[in-house]
Amino acid sequence: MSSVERAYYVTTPIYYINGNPHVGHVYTTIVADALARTARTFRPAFFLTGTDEHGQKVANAAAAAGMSPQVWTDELVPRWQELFKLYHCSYDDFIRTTQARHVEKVQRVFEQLHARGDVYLGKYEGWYCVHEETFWLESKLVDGRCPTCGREVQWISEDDWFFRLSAYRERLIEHYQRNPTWVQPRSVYNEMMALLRDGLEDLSISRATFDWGVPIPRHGGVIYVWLDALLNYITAIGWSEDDALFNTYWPASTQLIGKDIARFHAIIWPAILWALGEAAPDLIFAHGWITVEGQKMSKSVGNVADPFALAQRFGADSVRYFLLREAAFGSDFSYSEEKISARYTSDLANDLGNLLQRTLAMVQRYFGGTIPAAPAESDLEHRFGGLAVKVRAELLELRFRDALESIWDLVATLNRRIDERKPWVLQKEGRRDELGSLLYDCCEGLRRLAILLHPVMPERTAEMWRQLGKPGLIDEDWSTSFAGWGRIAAGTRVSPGSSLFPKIA
RNA sequence: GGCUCGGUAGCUCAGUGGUAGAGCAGGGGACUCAUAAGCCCUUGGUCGUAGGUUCGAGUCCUACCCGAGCCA
Repeated sequence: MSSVERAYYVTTPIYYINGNPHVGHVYTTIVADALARTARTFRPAFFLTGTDEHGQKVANAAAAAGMSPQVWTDELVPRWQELFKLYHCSYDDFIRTTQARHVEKVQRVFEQLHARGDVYLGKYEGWYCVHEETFWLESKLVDGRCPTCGREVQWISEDDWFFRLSAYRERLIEHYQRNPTWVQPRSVYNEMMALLRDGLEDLSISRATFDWGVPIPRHGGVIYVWLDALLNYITAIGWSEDDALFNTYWPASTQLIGKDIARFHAIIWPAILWALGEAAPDLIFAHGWITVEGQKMSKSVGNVADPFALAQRFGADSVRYFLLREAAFGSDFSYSEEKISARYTSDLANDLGNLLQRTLAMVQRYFGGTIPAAPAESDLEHRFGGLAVKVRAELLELRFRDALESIWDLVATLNRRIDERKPWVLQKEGRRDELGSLLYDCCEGLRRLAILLHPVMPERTAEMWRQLGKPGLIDEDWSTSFAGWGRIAAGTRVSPGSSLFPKIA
């Protein structure tokens, strides 16, 4: 666990605000938060999220509400920020594409690409779906409508600027071949490779029919919302402006996306970066969908889970735990309140919450509330000494389920140990040393659990920490936290409190 | 139509050539520090189907079926 590793930079997609946030948005943001919190335990880390506010869809929604687009987005953005706050997402920056710091750099990108010859003026004619912000070939339309959303399409004929995407095909293929894990999961990598093999067309990057976007310098029209949006990942960290900051964090360590936007991030995005003379990110990771009873969440079906209500019922940290524990990250998973409830009861209330409570109750009853002396040595040190290294690796590889299973091995071991050693018998027989050693080991184990679980459940582990008598800092460098068994001091006064995860009726 | 990923115990999944596994749920038991929690024991699978390769296949090959997705 050296501290010489490069700084860590994690991004979520910026969220398109044409409505209220749902569970899928908070899911991605929670994942990014867990990664950022893990990375911060041993190196500088930067966690970026934000909102994508340009485009005709937003302009239309604002008009329908009788507001200007800027006023409309200004009113919506706080709902997203509120939600992320509710779920304890510790982003370092929240970028909005309408902010001047972003807009001016997007224009600079355009001019730079133009000067370099990667952007040229051409004519675009074709069908366009406003809702999907996408051009369609006539052959792809279904009954004359958008094949994705089924809405009417418009015929557009305009002079557009194009990005010479096709010129980057060879380099992209080579990049994919040399970095076979840079796009994950594998199925998305394969799909991107198939697209590259089929060939690339240049990309229209301007729009002339509406004006809610970044104005193209010295010409009419606005920049295509997708180019505008992708650039947030570098404009937020001072591209072309603050080289020290930019070079510290770029290229990004992990860029999280939904699999629907893989093409933009895994093909267009690296090409744009290369055209700017910048490196492609280390990892693009596309996560799966959260489905309800196997069906995609959708407003029309009426099965959209409200993340505010979920936090209300189970607690934000419990929902975080569930989302990270339930499925392998990257694959779809079926969500239901019954499943959250089952995880909550069995893993959080019965295993973890009860372990803390029974341990502290015995420290209270048998030792007057102060942690007894540590044993000369503990077999637990041998068995769990390497757990932090393992868990960190699993977390940073986005194997959240594996990481939580590894951590639960310690939870189960402590529960088993209490039953096997029978502290109530030790007390009755006056075997105080054995009793003290046992309870000490449980407290030390709980200290470690609080630290290891902190990236996943920042608020509940802080409460654990308080009840354990705050034995140091919960979020300090793990190389310090896990340096040897026994970092919790004998004599520490515990503060048993209410149940960490009370049973939910 | 082409391609990708998946189809293993009721549920969620692990298992990438060598005697079928885990957690949860279900059943039984001993205990009491604890949120009637925890602990111990336990029921349960012809590994989607049919062929093939191999001394030996959940694991490799072929075809097909089902589900999800990408491209046309």
